[in-house]
Amino acid sequence: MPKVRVRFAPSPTGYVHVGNARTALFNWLFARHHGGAFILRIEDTDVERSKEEYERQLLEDLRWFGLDWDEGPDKGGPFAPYRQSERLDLYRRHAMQLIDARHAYYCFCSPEQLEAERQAALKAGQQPRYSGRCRTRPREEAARKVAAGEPAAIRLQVPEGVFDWNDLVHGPTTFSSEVMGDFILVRSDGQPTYNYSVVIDDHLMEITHVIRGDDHISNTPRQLALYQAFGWQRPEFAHLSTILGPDRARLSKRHGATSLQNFREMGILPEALRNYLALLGWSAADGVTEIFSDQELIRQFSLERVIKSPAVFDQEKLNWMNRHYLKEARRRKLAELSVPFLAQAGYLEEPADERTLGWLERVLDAVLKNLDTLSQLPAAVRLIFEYDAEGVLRGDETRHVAENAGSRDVLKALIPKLLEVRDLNYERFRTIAKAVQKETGKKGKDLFHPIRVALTGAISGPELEKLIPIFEEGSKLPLRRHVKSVAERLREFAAAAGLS
RNA sequence: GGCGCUAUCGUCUAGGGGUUAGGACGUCAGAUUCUCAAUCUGAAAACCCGGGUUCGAUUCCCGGUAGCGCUACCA
Repeated sequence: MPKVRVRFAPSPTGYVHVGNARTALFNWLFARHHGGAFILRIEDTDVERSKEEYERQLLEDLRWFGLDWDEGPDKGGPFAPYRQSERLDLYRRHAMQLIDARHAYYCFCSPEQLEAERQAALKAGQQPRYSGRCRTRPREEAARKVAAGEPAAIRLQVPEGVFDWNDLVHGPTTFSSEVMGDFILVRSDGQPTYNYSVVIDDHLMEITHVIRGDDHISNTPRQLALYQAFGWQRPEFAHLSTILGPDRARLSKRHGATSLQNFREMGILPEALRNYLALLGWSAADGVTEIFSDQELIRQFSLERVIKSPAVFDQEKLNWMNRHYLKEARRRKLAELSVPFLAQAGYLEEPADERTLGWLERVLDAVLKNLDTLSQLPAAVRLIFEYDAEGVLRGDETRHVAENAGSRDVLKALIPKLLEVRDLNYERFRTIAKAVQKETGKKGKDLFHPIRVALTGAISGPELEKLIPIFEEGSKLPLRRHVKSVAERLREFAAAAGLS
């Protein structure tokens, strides 16, 4: 069996949809599983849709996603170029070859004329397909018209019959030639159409397996007709199901985050997205395992276990997956990833220095389990950076806790003791808390809840054990937004609450 | 309209002629904690409908329905 060669062939639209990302991922997994090659090819023949700066963005998104390719526009390869816009000559040459072999012909029908015919057929309740009018025109006449500069498209003469293939996901699939008519290969402006260029490229690049979205199923017979006309061996085909939104319509921007860039900005980890997407349409042989390293994914991946039915994208489950990888990730790496989010909230300078990064690791350790995504970080650390004693006394929930008599007793006993301490740490805090417990008779909730409120301004949050060192260390750091120490907080609180 | 694809808990899925139809997310309840989470334990929750084939269909076949796709000088 020849070496496996697969490709991912996106249009550079500046937006990599998760559906496409999954297609890329499956191609990549398949290639890596078989020790084959994964090729990136840019389909930029649709001038309207393609912009040059989008290509850079596309490569960057794919790299962020964690895929690497063996051949592509940025790194070249034995079948270069990998940009369709640079392969125009190839398409033209092969089209001429087809014309010479009488498998294709020039068509001079105007788009208006064709559209009118199409509408008429539709109105009559008939299958709209090209009449084949130009098919019978003598070659000499056609050549003359072309030479005279008349605009002409090139159409494939599709033979009558049946086109079928054994889809690696869907099984045997059949289409009749009746549904397609003689379709266009090269537009009158010289640009190749998708169904044409894809065949030329896949053949010339020696692609062995075409793995793509199932919206291409209906295109496959056209491409088969082309392979047949050229007498080329065709690749295997595998069609992946569509990803839907919660309303079962094709997932689109109106459903929320759908592009790699969206997920990146949300603070979804690429490894989480990879793992989640791998599970959309594929499952492991044991039917149970869901958390996979890339190595395991590569080892276990097979097209036989890819499912045919469409899948609804579930942001909740992605969030769960992301939480898992957030907890798993190295703290240092997360600290670095967090900086942009915190800088944007106005808390930190970017880039952050070493000490700040070290401190951030502690912060992350305290708040991570409350996060779905990194974009939720600013809200989670709000109580670290923004302390406002007046606000505590104003807030409905906090005021209730801070102002009752029991709380005031606790805080009255606690604050002077705490303010005396140098280099406060949790040990010392704990000792003092015990003393206060003895003195006031309050314990557990009655003891700690008022302290929490006075210290953080919130009725819930991370463990005080973690917060106290964070406050103390943070207060010594030159951050854009100063973090108040325990002493600063308590002094402010005492003043605001009239406790001193 | 024509052609095609698809159909197991709300969602992602495993399974497959006889199963207590398995797992995960989410939901709910309990345990734990200074709180919220996290964690652990438990619960509720599914074979689209109608015909066949069969001793027996959720599974195989046919039809229907629904959703999606293609039907372009878009990709």
